Amino acid sequence: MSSSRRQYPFHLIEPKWQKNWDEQQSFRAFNPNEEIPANHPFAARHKISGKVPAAQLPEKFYILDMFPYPSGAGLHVGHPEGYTATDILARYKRAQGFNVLHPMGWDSFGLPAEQYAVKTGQHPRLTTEQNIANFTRQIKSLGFSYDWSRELATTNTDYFKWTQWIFLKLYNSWFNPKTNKAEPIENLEYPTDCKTEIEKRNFRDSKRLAFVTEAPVWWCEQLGTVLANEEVVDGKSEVGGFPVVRKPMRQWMLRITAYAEKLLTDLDTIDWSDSLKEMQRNWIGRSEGAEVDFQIASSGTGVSPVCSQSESNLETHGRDAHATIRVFTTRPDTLFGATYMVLAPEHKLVDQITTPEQRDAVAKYKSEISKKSDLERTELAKEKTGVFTGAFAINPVNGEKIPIWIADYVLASYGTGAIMAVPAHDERDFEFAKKFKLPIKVVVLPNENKWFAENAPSDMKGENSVSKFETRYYNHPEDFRSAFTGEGDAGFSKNPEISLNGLKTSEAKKKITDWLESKNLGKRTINYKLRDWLFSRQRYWGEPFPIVWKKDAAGNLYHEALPENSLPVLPPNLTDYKPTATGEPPLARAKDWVNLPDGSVRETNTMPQWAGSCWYYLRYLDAKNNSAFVGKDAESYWMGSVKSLNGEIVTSETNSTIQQFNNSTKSGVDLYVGGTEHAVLHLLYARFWHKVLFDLGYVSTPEPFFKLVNQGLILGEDGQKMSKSRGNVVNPDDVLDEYGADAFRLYEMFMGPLEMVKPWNTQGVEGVYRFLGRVWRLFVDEKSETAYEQAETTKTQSHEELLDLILLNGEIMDIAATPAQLKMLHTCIKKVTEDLDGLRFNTAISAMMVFINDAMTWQTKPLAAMKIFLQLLAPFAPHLAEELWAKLHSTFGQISPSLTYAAWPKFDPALLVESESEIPVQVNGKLRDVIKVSATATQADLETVAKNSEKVKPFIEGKTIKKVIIVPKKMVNLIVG
RNA sequence: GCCGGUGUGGCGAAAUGGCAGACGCACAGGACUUAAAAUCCUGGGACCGUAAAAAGUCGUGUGAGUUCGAGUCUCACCACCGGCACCA
Repeated sequence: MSSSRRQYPFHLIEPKWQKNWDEQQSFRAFNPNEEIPANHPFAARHKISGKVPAAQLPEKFYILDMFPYPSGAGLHVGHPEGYTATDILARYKRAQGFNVLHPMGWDSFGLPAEQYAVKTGQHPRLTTEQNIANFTRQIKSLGFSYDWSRELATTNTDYFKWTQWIFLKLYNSWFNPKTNKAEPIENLEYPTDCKTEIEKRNFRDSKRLAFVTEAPVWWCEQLGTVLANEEVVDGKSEVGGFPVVRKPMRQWMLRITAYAEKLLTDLDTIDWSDSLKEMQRNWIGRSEGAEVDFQIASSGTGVSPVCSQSESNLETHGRDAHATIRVFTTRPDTLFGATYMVLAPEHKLVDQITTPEQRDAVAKYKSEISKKSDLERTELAKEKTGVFTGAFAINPVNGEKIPIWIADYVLASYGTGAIMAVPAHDERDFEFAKKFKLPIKVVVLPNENKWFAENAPSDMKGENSVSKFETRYYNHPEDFRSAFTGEGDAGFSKNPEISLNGLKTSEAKKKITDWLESKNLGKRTINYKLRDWLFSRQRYWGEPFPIVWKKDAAGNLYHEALPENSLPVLPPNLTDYKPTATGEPPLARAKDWVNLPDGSVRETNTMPQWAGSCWYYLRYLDAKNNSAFVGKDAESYWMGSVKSLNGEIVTSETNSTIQQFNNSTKSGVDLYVGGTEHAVLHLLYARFWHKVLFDLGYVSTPEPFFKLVNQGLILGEDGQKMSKSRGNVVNPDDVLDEYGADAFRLYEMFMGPLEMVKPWNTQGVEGVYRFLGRVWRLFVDEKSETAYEQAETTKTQSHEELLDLILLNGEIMDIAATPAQLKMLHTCIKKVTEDLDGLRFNTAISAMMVFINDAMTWQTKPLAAMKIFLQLLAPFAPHLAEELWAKLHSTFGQISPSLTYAAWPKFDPALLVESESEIPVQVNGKLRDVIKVSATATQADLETVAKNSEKVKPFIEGKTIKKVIIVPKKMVNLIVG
């Protein structure tokens, strides 16, 4: 407890109103056709009750927080930042007349509970439940207006039943490139050479959106599980920072790559920050280019087919696949400059093309590479390494024989795992060619001097002839500092059939690609950095897969989905949560669970934590539905696009970032607030699942989150990120004890713009706390407060009784406000309203402070003005506002008993008009005076008054006035010579 | 290296191209108090002035530019934060 005196009895007020809201179910959001009790304030506000269809409900507003992982450490001050912002808007939108959906739940599968279980044997569910209870207590103590009736946890069986159900939809779907969407697997057309049931099954399994593959994956020894690409950061696990290694394993994958293009282009239809969209764009990593086939020149090595239809969605270009290496390039215009090829060390043709003389060297290189961690492989400024295979390829445009190398700077997992090297026009190839003395052939010339000036060899300093530079660059490109990778004019690029010479890069790209396609040597291709999503984990505390494994007559293992009526698939009870001695996932310990009576065997992997968070925003819409993951009516009402506003709803046409976008595209969650750390994990995965569900007809919008805002990180008082080791962590419980929830909420919003990074400052909390104290003292009677304080020390009365001892300030009277008071009030209404629309909470709070500072000086406080002020304050400091509102109600009677549903005040522009205004007068742009003129003053009046100002005169006397600039109601500027 | 963001008092920050620093913190002085805390009032960009004022000059990371006028627009830099990074 603070040594200083409490500003106001928030310790009584806050629990009182939290209890009241809970009992009244004040923040229940009503679904279409759900019974709305006649005595609910929502019913009274909208004059509806009973079962109301969607068309007769008020317009919806779905405002969502990223649900937290309930960690053992409890809430940190960063959580309430986003939660407060959404809560303020939820309350504001409710007051405006929207049907507001504002839910909260728990992303409760997670590693810490499992690790605790491994260590202690305590079931992770128990740990999770304890943590949820603590988080619930903390979040409820902040007075957020969540509809708790929709609370969910991803670990609840009636939740993950539907996570498993969606997995079955993914499993039983494929992406049809012809319709460009996911379709049921039953619609799959089989190629003519798929005849037997086994062939068909293999083909089908290779097309599913959830599929099994044996591929190199990130294995984390310390965590005992594989991880997705997105969970690996700088060669370490994102959780814990443990090393990860590439390891081939049989794993479940989700075919997110099929949605790469949609995930990219649909970013244009949603209102997210540029930086976030850019992160997703970069992660998806689209590049346009061409695939080109290079024939292998060396003979004698039997090369087997590269493609089999079931594994690859690439088609052969119509040439003999037996003797070609396919490369991907974004610069087909530089094909004439390709002087060697490079394969990734893991490329499957490496062993087959390597000549006997080079076999040892290649084997040695490959083994060195395989031992390196990924961190070492991607080290910055690392020297290029590589080995010649002894084999050669034929450059298809000029027939030149070029050597084939292997090097780890070519990645097996991107493109075709092989490149044509054009050292003159690619920085990496340039470095490699210089190191291994490979030829560098210039085929693009820079068409401006700048590049030459920056990269020319030192002995050419002072030269200024472009042609000399060009000659030197062509003959000795290795003398230049770097490769020319920009766009320019093609040169030295012709064969008897085609010439690119003189063409701009973009034209040359098009011409050569057309030619390659016409000759069946290559084709246009788009590549993405995005990889399929590794979807299995070797863990206990996750959703089990609804999958069993069987053996066919030939002894081949294959997988099969369990029927929907077998859901949920519950995890078995274990006493030991470690992986088995043979490295199998912990679920494999439960032999009775794994082995089914019919001889089939359960999948023992579990889903990653991201699974549950991919669709929780849909479950909120209809959280108790037992027969569907979400009901149709609820889904289309809450996620549907905007409908025309009903008359009561006040929206600011200007400055509303929420309404910037075309209403026809506005759909899904209206506002989603959370941290930026989920930019390429949760937010990409959820969009992917949503698009699959959309394609399959289960949801009505292509995107889940229309507007998304990232709250900025809160740093410690020392300006460093908060951490235990620094000892600068601020515990929300302590802040609440000392200043109360309202002050805490207000401070988090007053610190600065929501999206900015900002340091915590406890004295700043004191500041807003004092402001709330001033509000309190403005409304209550000082003497009665003294009486209450004395009564409190005796501790014989209940909290409610104690609060009732405090009376309303006698200066508050039901009288008309003066014009000045009205102007003050309406300025405040306007500012708060517009700032809420623009999510500018900090300046909205300052506007209220300005109002209060002024109202403190009023002799009498007009009831109507004080009432409206409380409405403005309510979204920010709801407990205090409700308490004071109730006092107004008990004294004056005619006030609506429900502040939550009282209609948001409108400002009257007529009251803001100034009768007299102060106009700055400048001479040559410098401020010399401020003149007072009436609002009706003409421009000529303004000029006369300005010129006659005593302060202005010395600056214009004896000079000619060349020009007079008058901005009506703004300023006067006299230009003198 | 590439992409995105941010640079304004001692600090957090405000400013449709039009009086830079609203609001808050910290600080200083005063009132109340035996005293302190709390509260209330007053003052705070820098420089130069002055007994105190008033004038005046400079000032939004740096340098140019557009404009009657730039924190705001344009160009080129610098610094910090975040993301990506041998993706052909």
